Amino acid sequence: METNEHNIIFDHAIDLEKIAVSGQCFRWKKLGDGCFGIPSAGAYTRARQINPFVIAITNTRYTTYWENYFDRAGQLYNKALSQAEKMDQAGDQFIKKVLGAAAQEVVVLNQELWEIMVSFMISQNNNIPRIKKTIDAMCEYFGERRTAVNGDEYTTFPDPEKLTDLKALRGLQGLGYYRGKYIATLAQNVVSGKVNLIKLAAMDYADARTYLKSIYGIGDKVADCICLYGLGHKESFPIDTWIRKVVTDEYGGKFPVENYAGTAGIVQQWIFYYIQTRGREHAGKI
DNA sequence: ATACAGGTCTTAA
DNA sequence: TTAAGACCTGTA
Repeated sequence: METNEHNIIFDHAIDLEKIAVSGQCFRWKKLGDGCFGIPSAGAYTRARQINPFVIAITNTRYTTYWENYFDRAGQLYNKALSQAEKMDQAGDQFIKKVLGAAAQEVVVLNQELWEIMVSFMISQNNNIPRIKKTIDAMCEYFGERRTAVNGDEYTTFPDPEKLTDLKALRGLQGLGYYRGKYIATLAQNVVSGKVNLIKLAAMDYADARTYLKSIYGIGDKVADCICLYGLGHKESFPIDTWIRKVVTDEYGGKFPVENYAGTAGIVQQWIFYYIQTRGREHAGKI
């Protein structure tokens, strides 16, 4: 069933297919015809690519929400690209390959803080297929089933109140005992007010990172992911096992974040997309 | 069977 | 401050 659509227009090229496999959104569903079903917290839209600068969404009631979700007004992409091109011209062979794959068509989405916190707690010491399966099971069991205006069925991401029961969480496919413990504890602390997400959202990157790391189950990597994907701190540069290998093999152990002032997280996302799709040989894998 | 996944915690030097 | 081990579990 087709309803009307709203176009979101970017000032730089983007690619929904690339965003979908860039490892930041675990709940996107490919629906065919280049169309994606996209839940976010309790909201939902379809999105499809019109041309490199334009996507169309079906949720025409909350266009402002979705324009922010896709970081439409983000001012850092052209800056990040020129910084990367400068490194390319200076002889950085790895970033040359990343740009050669047009990885700069990946944007860093602005996703819901609570959903990102739980999702990236689940991501630790885990693999992407299982992360997706576990999050889907979590939404199915603890979230709500809804029908979007265009007729699509989707599930909402469960509120903190729903995730306080460790015994119930233990029933989820592949969550694992220690991740379940982290989530139940965090959910309890959010409900009681001991962890304050409003305050967290108002902090700058350094303070947010410190606050997050004080939470049981959140270390350097997950804290940086939450900063980047859930709080919009584009200077955050999460270092996971894949990025670590790139940094070791291609950059002699230290990534030159100083050459990507304010944009390191965006470049990290481009690199991660590149590794996930065709660059694993550079990270020691096929 | 053993190793690995978008790591973090605990404990010990 | 850094280093080694343990840790839930599905997949290859």
